[in-house]
Amino acid sequence: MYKKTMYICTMYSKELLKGTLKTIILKMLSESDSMYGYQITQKVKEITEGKIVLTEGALYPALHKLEADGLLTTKKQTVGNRVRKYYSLTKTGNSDAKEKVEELKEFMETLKAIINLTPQKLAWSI
Amino acid sequence: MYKKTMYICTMYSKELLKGTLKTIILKMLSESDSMYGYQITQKVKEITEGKIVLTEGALYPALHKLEADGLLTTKKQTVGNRVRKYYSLTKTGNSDAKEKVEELKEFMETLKAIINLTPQKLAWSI
DNA sequence: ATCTTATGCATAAGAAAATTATGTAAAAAC
DNA sequence: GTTTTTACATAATTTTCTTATGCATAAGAT
Repeated sequence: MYKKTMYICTMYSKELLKGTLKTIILKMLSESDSMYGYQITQKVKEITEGKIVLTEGALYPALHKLEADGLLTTKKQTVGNRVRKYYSLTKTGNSDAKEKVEELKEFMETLKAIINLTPQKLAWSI
Repeated sequence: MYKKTMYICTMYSKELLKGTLKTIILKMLSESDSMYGYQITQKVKEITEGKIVLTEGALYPALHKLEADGLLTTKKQTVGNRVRKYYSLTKTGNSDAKEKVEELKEFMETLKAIINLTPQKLAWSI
């Protein structure tokens, strides 16, 4: 019998995270030579002070997809008696990463236009 | 025979929009007495300069869900020969709207921590 | 010593939330 | 009079995640 520790405890309704996972992965990898899956979850958790916690069930399939799409390459490395799978960006992956991050920035700017809406601003057009 | 005009043309990969729809709806309604579905799509398009375009297939089910959950109430109004369905926030809906918007703001702040990451910052912990 | 937690990968079942497509119908614009 | 816009709605499908399951080694606690 085995026990699995809980790994979900973001302070946000997780819905918001949807659609941002791949961008997060690509950004993380674009700031490092290479990282392995578990390491990515830990770094993201650390950087966001525990506010964003990637789940394995989402992370690994996403990594596999990105690799299949040619954005990532892998290198296996044995540490002690265990195998780590290091991911790094391909050339395509690198430019895609920049694109996706830019897109996310712009999207966040656009969202602000709605979030910072006041009745006055809305009234102009009603 | 009828023809349906295309209504999808956001400048963003639509993925990013996922999870933000309800928050957007609630925010729009919190800045207005009441709005009807089509009006919401038009206002959002206008405010975001065409960058965010809500689709009917997503909007209406979301509105129905929010109503079923007690966040919205509806009033039907006949204009000419057609019926408009005006939505407005309930008391619960109002506080929920504030909550969701706050959550989105905080989430965006957290995302920034990742997006603005530099190799130096990441290196601290690698 | 042994039990638990942490590390490290992976995949499958199910849910949630969207896209896409379809449908109706009146009003306005051309 | 034909097309576009306004205005609703729902169903089929896809995408993307959560949740659960599974295996296995290493480290830390008791």
